[in-house]
Amino acid sequence: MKDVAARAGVGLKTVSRVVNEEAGVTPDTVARVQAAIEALGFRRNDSARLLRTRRTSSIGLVLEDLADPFYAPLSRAVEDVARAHGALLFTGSSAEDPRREQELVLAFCARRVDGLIVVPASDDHRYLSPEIEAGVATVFVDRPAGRLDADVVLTDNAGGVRDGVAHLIAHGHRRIGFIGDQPGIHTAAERLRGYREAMAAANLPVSNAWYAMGPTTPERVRASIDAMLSGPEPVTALLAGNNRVTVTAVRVLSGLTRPVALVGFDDFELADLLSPPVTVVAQDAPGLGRTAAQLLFRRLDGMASDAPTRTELPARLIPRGSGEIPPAS
Amino acid sequence: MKDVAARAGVGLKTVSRVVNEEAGVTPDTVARVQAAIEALGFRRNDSARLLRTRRTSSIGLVLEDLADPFYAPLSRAVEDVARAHGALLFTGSSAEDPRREQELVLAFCARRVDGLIVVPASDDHRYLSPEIEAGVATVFVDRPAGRLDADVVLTDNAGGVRDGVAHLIAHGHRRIGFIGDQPGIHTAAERLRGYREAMAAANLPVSNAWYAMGPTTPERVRASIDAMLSGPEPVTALLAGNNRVTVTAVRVLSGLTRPVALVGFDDFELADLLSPPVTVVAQDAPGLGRTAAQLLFRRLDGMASDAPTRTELPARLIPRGSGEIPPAS
DNA sequence: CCTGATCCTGACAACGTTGTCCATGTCTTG
DNA sequence: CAAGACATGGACAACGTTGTCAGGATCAGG
Repeated sequence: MKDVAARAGVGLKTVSRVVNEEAGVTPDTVARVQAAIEALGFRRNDSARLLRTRRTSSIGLVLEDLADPFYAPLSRAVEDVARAHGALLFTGSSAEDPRREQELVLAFCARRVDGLIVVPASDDHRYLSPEIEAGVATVFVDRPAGRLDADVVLTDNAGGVRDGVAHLIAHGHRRIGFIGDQPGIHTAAERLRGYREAMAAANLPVSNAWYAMGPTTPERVRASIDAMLSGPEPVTALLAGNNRVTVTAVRVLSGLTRPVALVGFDDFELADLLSPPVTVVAQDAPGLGRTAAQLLFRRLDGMASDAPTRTELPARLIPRGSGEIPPAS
Repeated sequence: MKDVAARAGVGLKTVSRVVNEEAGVTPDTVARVQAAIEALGFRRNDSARLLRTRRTSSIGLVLEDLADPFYAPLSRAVEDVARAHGALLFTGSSAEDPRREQELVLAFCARRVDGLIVVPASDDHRYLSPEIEAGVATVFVDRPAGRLDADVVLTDNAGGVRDGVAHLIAHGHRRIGFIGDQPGIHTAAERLRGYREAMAAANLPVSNAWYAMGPTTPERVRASIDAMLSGPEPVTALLAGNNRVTVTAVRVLSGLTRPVALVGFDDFELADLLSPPVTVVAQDAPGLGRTAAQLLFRRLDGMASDAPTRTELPARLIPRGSGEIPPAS
């Protein structure tokens, strides 16, 4: 910038003014400066600029896995909102590891992002308090923050599962299985709650053998399904607690001769082309991202100190067939 | 940092030393400084640090769409490599719009990222020359740079399609259709080339009605397929030029009574569970990302000035059944 | 021709770090 | 005990930008 000033024969500040398109510079001078900028291939150093202005125009997004088909559209929605507000996006995957989440969050804070959107992997976010007090707007999405009062945008997980289970009950099922993610994960616990509530609402007992929580590896899911289908009171229908469980469930069930009804949580591409087409409870992944990002920017634009809010987006049952299979007699 | 120094009763530089874990500070002093840091909730401002050191430890990734099932794993792979090198990742989607690509790239450069990984949306990257000369390592991935000699990591698109078409020919097909993306997109052009080459290698003529290039909207793809199947010389097999085309093709073909063989480009989840299971030519998306990122960091770690390289990763045919459907007589 | 208002422009400090260099104090060695 | 080596700490400038403020033209009105 110094070089540009020298070449254009003007002061440093005048160059700054031109670069920022501030008013109050003679067109003639502007032209001279522009020419110098062009000639020298000058590009403003935003790092320095942001050091001075104390706004980085960037936000950090921490989620579980950028490559997960559920989170990818969420990120994209966040990105779109960020772009509309002229902000760039740092992304990072926590891989469900609390330490990695914290590392990422703190690294983003050290870069002085204006705000954070976090899909929590840990259940204790008190480490974030100093940052939030220091002015980093923070919105949690998909799962609430642990031990911290902060904005959160969620799907109505329990409600979604209730609808799914009610759908199965409506088609005659009484022994319904639920296969969820690790019980420590908030969404997994909520979905289990929805399952219990729906069963209770229909006055159906729930055997301990009918629900299983744990890692969503194909092996574990397969084992859980096998167990549920082979016990003394085998289930006639399954509710798969998330997209990865659903995929494995579809695979396992397709290998059986006995038909088993299935409702999956989270929609997925081509679900309608499988046989039978897979009924799902769909979350609005882009909606979660968009809502969270919009809230974040509203915080940045002034409503910084209002009380934290909690937004819940509905889940939507999409009947396609696999939930309408009648119970095997 | 000033505050920390004051509270610990040491000089500014000593705090800096402690924060950076530099040698030459008494353990006693270190403890005092640590305590002050703790008490004040101090966190080093990386923006300032990086202004001084001229390394931002961050890289920028520009791709077409973060939410695309092909690019999501690619980003994740890039992220993993970046993390291993202690760098953070800026991401941005160009939405196939050259202007947006340029905006993102230049915004990243203004932030002084150490390096860039770009999936080109434009065919002219000369705007990047000054940046590259200024020291921004740049690797193009999935498609080569336009009018710029730079590192690039590609899939062997033509080879992959050749294998796919050969597979169809081996199963008796003679009239094979190809549905590709916009012809201006390098990968689309390469795949078309592979199609032509494979047909030529088998001494098969190619009718103009057998290949169609254009946007990958369901409407356009559907129309193209309809046309290919209804002309005077209807095709008996289709090669879908990318994942979105495949999805629509599966959908369209499943609605037909006449069986049509299909090979898709890009693998997708549950392809094996459709009926018939979908044969694909799979790209190694994580491999592309990993290779590009590793190359980028090798550039950053010294091999800055070596000649640009071109790496081509093989595509792999995964026969699942849909490619083995014999031609309808 | 003078005065004050208006408009441009540039000098300077500051943002929060780190690199350089020097001062001080302590230890080792002849 | 003197002198050099070494360990430790701090002052200062610099990174590249912007905010503040004051100085100098220019212009209109009296």
